[in-house]
Amino acid sequence: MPKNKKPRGGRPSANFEPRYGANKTSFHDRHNGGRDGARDTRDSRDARGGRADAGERRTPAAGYDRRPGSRSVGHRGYRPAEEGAAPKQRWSSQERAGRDESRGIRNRAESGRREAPHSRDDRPRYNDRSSAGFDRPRRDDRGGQRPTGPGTYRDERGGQRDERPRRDDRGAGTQRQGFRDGDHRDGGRPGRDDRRDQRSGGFRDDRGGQRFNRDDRPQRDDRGASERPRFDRAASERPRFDRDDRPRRDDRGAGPRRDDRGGAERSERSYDADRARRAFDRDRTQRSIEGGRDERSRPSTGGAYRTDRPRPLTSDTRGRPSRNERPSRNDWNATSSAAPAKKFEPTDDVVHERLEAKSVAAVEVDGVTFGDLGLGSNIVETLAGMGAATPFPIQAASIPAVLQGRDVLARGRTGSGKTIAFGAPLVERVLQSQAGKRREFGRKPRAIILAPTRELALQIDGTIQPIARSVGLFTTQIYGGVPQGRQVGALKKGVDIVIGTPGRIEDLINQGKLDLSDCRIAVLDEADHMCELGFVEPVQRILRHTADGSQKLLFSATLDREVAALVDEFLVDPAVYEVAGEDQESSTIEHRVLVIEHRDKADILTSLVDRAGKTLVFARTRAYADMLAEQFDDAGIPAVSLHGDLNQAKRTRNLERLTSGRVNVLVATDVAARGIHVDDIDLVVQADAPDEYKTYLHRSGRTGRAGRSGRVVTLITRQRQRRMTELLQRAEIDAPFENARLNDDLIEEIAGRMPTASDLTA
DNA sequence: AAAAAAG
Repeated sequence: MPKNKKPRGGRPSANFEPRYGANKTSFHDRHNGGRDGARDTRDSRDARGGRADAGERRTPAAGYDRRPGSRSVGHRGYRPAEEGAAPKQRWSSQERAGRDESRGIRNRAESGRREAPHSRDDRPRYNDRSSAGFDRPRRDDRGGQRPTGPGTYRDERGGQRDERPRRDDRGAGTQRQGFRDGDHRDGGRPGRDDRRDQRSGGFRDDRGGQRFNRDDRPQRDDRGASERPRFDRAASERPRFDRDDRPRRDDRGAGPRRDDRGGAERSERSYDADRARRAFDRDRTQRSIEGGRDERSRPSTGGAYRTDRPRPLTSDTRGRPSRNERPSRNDWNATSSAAPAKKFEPTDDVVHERLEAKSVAAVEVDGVTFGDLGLGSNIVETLAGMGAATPFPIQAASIPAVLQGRDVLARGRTGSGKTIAFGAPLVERVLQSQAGKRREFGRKPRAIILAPTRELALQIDGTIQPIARSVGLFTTQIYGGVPQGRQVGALKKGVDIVIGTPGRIEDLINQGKLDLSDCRIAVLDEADHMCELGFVEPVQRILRHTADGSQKLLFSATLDREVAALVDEFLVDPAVYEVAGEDQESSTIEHRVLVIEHRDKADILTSLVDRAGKTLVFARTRAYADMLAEQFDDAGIPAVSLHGDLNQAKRTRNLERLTSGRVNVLVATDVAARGIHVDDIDLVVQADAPDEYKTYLHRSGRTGRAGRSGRVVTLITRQRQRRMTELLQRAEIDAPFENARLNDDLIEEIAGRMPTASDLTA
């Protein structure tokens, strides 16, 4: 659907699949052949880890001279299919050789379509069409996957049978072991394979990330209660250097101080909020009128009609970023916390109008344990095994509310423990809801978790699955880009918690293969993102399939009124939480903006990523991401890319290459902006500045984890300065703008090849 | 512009 952006054969993996029209459209073939060839260069290089043959393969034309089938149908030199016979056999042996390779296993996940019979028939032709050497690597991918298919199924059944009885044994304390255990036995369990693959690299780090969050903890503890931008600004008491002066926050963290602020702040904030809100309303009203709509006139409780809100709301936000985005952030805080603000709510649709937001400070949850919050001992022990010994603020706040069955909105910045905040109580709820019941074969899922990207879905499952397993519940991942067979198989056997992305989930619902009618809990991670244009509608449709009155949990680091549409339609008297003191000064991220000449950009980028640590580069488009990765590679800096033009196997693989350290540079689109956890990224480079402050916050949140220092560099041209300034304001980030030229020491310093200014002063 | 579904 919208996924296909390319004129033809737009699927991400199209270049690795036989052309359906191979014998029909010569133009098509030539066209794609060329383009894919370029991409393939990267891939095959990836596969072999060397650049040497990339050059050869880059000129597939060489192969055309000798290979009979290499010409497409319309070509004079085209020869029909029979000639594929010989190559086919030869290829098969290649395939046999290749499929034993372990990397074949890794790619099993995406093998589905390639296993289709007609695909096989096409293969020889396909092979011949391109130069032989060029194609082989892909073959291996494919070949490697095929044989695992049946085996997978067997494993799946076997594993499942094994699994069930054993679950009971897996009591407290053995979480780790049980997990690892399950890992192996469980290979065929849907998603398990994928996860195991991931686990070899990428997604272990994600759980590790959780552990790191633990390390983070002290910092958050240090933070005082709800700090408002306004307060911070006014607080000249806090000199700038205080930013690094963590301990100081200790002092002010404790009760009295916070309470003081609570009082004083509140009124101030409300006032701010009202102003902001009114501005917001004004804008929106205007817009509605402009748009010929009169939604504003609807009463605030107007439920059903609200569904079409997201569109105007979103476009409004986009249309007037500078007016709306920042205010909306404030609003979120403000509305939620300020009852007195009511008099300023003339009309209707303030999202959090009837919500009482609670700002949770770490000090409030000191000494509280997960057990205190109402989680069962198995879950508590599992969490401990994952490194989550005691709850983070956002967890302490939301877990009891979730267990009470309330709808919850929660905002906590990246790495603040949101996944466990909804995951652990969700598991507990599901467990309680079926207490005493037998886990039936083919039971319907009881809970669903939606994420905006596949990687994030995988990652969430990586956190939740061990928790679920510890109490004998099953999770499965439902996302696109991989054959659906295994996912459907899992659903047939019965899973308790579904984690996935909207597209495939809706697809399976429509196919009648996923029944959410018994789904009592629905979670939206990155909820604000899921409410953006193009996302929100599938999400709404999916949520409507869940059980009546199902509990809804909305989480995001940048939760704001963009979720209004969903809140209005789906949430009932939600509890709203945020974590206190999440401002730049409590962050370990250093932000800088380099103002450069456009002609220097490429070289500066190369210079920036030519460094020891892991670097994540964000590009605006897929093509540019690819280009940059190749550019870095050509410069001798191993780099891979991550974006939606890659098939899922490559997405996974390339991400894994970064996490495993096989490369130090990953160039990604915003697919990696949210939720992707890789340890040790100490530099985020924004080759293209983001358009939205939220994007900035999420991208930069990929670094500075674990209390380590992280650095974010954004490259802009002079023309962009103003926009960038505004964006940073909205993000509430202070960053120096520095002019930089190609061989400036500045770049050396940022890349870490020179001591930084702070190093010198230290 | 990106993301999210294709036997």
